[in-house]
Amino acid sequence: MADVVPQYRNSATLDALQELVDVAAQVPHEVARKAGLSTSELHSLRHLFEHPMGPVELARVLGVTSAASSGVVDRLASRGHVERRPHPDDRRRTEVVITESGRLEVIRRLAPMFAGLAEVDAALSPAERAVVERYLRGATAAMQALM
Amino acid sequence: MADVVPQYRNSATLDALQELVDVAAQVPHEVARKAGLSTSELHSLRHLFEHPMGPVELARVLGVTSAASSGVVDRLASRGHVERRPHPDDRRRTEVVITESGRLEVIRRLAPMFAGLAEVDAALSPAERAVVERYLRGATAAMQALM
DNA sequence: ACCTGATTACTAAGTAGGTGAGGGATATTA
DNA sequence: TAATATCCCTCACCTACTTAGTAATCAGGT
Repeated sequence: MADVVPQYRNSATLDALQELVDVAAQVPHEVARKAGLSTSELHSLRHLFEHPMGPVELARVLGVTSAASSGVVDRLASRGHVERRPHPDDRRRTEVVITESGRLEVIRRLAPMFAGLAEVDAALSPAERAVVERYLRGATAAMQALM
Repeated sequence: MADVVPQYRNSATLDALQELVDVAAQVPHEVARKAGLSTSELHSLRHLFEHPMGPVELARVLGVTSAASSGVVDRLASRGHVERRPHPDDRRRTEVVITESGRLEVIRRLAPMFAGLAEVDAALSPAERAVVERYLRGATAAMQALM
C-alpha cells in the first residue's frame, strides 16, 4: 500500500500495526493446526471460554452460517471440549458450554502468548498505557468502519 | 481468558488488543466477501501490492501449501487481478505481478480503513508514536513466539 | 562434464468445512 | 388464537484446502 498511497508512507506505527495484524492472523492458523482443531473450532473455544452461548450466537461471532456452527459444535462435542445443554428458560435454545478439557486446551496453547503480552503490558507506565489503549481503540474503530 | 488467569485481568490495553485482533480477523472475511474474493485471494493481493513474488513465497505468507497458492494465482489471474511472468534469472520461477485492476480492487476496498488508521496515527505526538510502536512490536513478538 | 539433491510450479485426487435451502419445535406478537 | 419469528438442525452441493507425485531447472561437489 505504502508505495502508491503517499500519505500513509513512513509511519512506523502503521507499519508495525500491519505486521501485528498479519502475525495475529497467522497465530490461530498455526495454533489450531498444532492442536488438531480447525480455526473455527479454536475461535469457538476462545469465545466459549468467556461465557456459554448458543450455536446461532457462535455463528455470529465466527462470521459463518448457523449450519456451519452446528457442525463446529458437533466436532468440539465429540472431542469432549464442549457440551450441549438445554437452555433453562427457552426450550428452542441450546447452551454450548466449554468443558475442563476445552479450557485446558485453550490455556495450554495460548497461555505463553498471554504471558508475553502481559509482560509487554507491564512495561508500560500508566500514562503510556493510556496512550496505547487510545490508539488500539481508535485503530479498532477504523477497521470496524469497513463492516 | 481473563476470568481464570488472574494476572491478566484488568488490563485495558490487553483487552483493547484482543478486541483489535478479533476485528482485524473479521475485516478480511467481510471485505473479501464483498469483493467476491476468498480471503486468501484478498491477502494475496495485499501482499502482491507491495512487490511481486512467486507462488511459493505467496504460499509461505498465506500459510498454505504451494498447491493451494497455485490455485489462488489461477483464480486471481482469471479475474485479471494478477499476471504470471517468467522470472528473468531463474527459469524455474514465475513472478506473480499485480495488475492495475488488482491495485484498484485493493485500494477501493481498503483505502477507507487506511485513511482511518492514518488519522489515528496523525493524532499521536512523536513521543507517543514511539511508545505505541514499541508496544506493537512487543506484542507482535509475543505472538510470534507461539509459532 | 556429470551426478546428486534442492527448489519451483504445477496437476490430480481426496477431504474438510463452508453455503443455501428448508423443516420442526418453540417462543413472541398482533 | 393465528400469524410470524427465532433457534437449531439436516441435507445436498461446492469451494478451497491437503497430500502425493511429476517435470523442469538450478547449484554444488567430484
